Amino acid sequence: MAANATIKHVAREAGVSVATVSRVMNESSLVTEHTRVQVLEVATRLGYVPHGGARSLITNRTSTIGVLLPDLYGEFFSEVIRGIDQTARRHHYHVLVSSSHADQKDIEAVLRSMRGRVDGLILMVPEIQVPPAVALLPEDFPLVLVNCSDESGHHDAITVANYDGAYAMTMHLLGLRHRQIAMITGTPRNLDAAERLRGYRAALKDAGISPDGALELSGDFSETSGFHAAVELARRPFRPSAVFAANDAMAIGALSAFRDAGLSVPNDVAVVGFDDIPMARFVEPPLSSVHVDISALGECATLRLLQAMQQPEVHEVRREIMPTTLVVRRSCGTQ
Amino acid sequence: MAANATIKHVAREAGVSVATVSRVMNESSLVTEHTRVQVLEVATRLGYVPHGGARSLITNRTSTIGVLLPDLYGEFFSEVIRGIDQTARRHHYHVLVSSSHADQKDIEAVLRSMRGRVDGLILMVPEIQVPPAVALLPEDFPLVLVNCSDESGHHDAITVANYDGAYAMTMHLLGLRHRQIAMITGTPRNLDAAERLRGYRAALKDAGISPDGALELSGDFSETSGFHAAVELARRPFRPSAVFAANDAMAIGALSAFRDAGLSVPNDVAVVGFDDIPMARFVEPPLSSVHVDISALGECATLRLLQAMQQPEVHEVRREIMPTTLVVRRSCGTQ
DNA sequence: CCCCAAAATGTAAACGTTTACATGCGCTTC
DNA sequence: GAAGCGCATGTAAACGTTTACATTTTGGGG
Repeated sequence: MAANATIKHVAREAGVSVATVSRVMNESSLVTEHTRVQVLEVATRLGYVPHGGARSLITNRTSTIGVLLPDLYGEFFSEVIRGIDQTARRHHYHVLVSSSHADQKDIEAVLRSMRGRVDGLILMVPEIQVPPAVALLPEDFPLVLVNCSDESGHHDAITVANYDGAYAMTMHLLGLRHRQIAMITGTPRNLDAAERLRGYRAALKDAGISPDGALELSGDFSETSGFHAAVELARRPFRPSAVFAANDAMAIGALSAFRDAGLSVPNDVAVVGFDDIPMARFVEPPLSSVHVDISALGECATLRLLQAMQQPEVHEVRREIMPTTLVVRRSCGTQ
Repeated sequence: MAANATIKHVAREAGVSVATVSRVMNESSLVTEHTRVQVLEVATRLGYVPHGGARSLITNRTSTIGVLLPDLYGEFFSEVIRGIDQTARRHHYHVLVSSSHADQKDIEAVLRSMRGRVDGLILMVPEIQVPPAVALLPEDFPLVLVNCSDESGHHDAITVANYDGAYAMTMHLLGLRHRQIAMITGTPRNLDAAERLRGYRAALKDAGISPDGALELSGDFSETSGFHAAVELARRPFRPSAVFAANDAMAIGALSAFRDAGLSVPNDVAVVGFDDIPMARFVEPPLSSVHVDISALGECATLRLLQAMQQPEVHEVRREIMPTTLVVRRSCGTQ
């Protein structure tokens, strides 16, 4: 268990009342400097640490924010947590995480068990639709959705500019005279995947190129799925001249497959990715990608949540979009 | 704030006493099936969720484990959290995380603020020495150290078999007739880095090769540092025939640098890494590495902590070591 | 039909805080 | 020197649970 010494012990030992100890611990109001150091000395000596539960019981705040993360491997996860944690700590909040949810039932269970333990929630559920479980929360429960499509507009939301990024990247490829551009998509029900695909399609359409289902291969964001998709492409008699993978991991898998097939990137086929993970610049050839500032995403979400929690009257629900930037390296060649 | 309805509201509405509601919520003892469904119905209708703080106040347990993580980028982080979270959830525990600590003061502050909020702690501080802040914890506070050298043997600890893994990998290179083997080390004060270096040195020594300081280049686990170290090696008139990077990220940086220098891997120089991140098999050439099951590390740490918390009488302090396996791919060539 | 044990439920104290309010004390001010 | 005021501190209620113990209800055997 946590601490043994309670505020009463400290009070008795220091010869003051519990109220005074409480005041000292909260660095609040007027306490004589003399009493203050006295109490602090006793507190440290006894190893006193306030009981978070008791505190939250009376103040009605837990100083904790909950974070629900998808079952996602890779660097994305750690980066976003980093952003969240740093921001939360700066504002003296704790972070209760829960990752890897198999299904809706799972999410619901976690949501239930987190309520009563957190003051607000960051939900990272890159699903096409808002999980029904959200409806179980009280109307005014502070909540920020990350990378989740909320058509209702009822909740705060932050998303990456997936559409814009994919559009820009596709346009860049078109500018390099590519006309047969394949896309390796992400998991079907994943919002990021869907938006990136939409951006890709829109760019093709705007360039007057009619869509070709055969050029859209399904992947699942893993290196392996990118590899397999590229193997399949390499086999075709009429190969596309460029391949746009919905994330860098798949792009790197694709690079590997094309190399195995004896194809040169970017001469025989251009390859680009999305996310711009640190490794992107170190593969061969260095990978062109769409840069996303993931840790800023976490920070941004946390700041919005903090505002919703601390100044609900001033806070207004809105959707925010994190911009992306095009990073051109060698893997897509030059004109 | 969390929930609005309290146990009293539910009790009144259901026409029973708070004790009965409590019993129903805890799925405990004898309650008539009829009352049970009655109470549950009211609870759901009112959106009642027990107040975690109040509960922890009386039960003296928080059902939460704290996790302190280093300021670490990359996949390691997310994998270990995944292992921890999954295991904790399976045992109905929550996970309070805190990452990215700049220094000892920082760790101390986090430790303080976590006490009174968690029932036990997993400390991942890959430092050579146990952080002094640990001394502030009560003697019997459940604690598991991960990748932290605890010479005192006072605490539970789990470490990766860094020494063995590095020894085995170096031996493998020696078996391939390499005699000039360079190592790109990790951050100086990092325990993993130190142990891997030690394993490398021991293998050389056992092979009758005298140590050569010029073959030990310092890195910091980042792709970039591996790149720079390899650039420096490529420039030398007498190049080593093999390079052992203390992690895969640096190995991949090194691959990139050697390629830029016009050197062929593994023909001109062999390159190997450590960790076996998913990407290792997709770089060119596929990277030989020392495989570590990171998520198992998290699971293992959590299980030990849970035992220390739940059965302190049976639990005995000990050090555990996660084995590694050698994964040979093309980057180190063959005999 | 009564009695008793067992089962179901109720009562109330306790957990460790915070905080509104009460108290006491030392100063200033007349 | 009394009155009044402000500051430092103390007192006690309240927060939402759990649980030991008390009480009521149930059901079965005589």
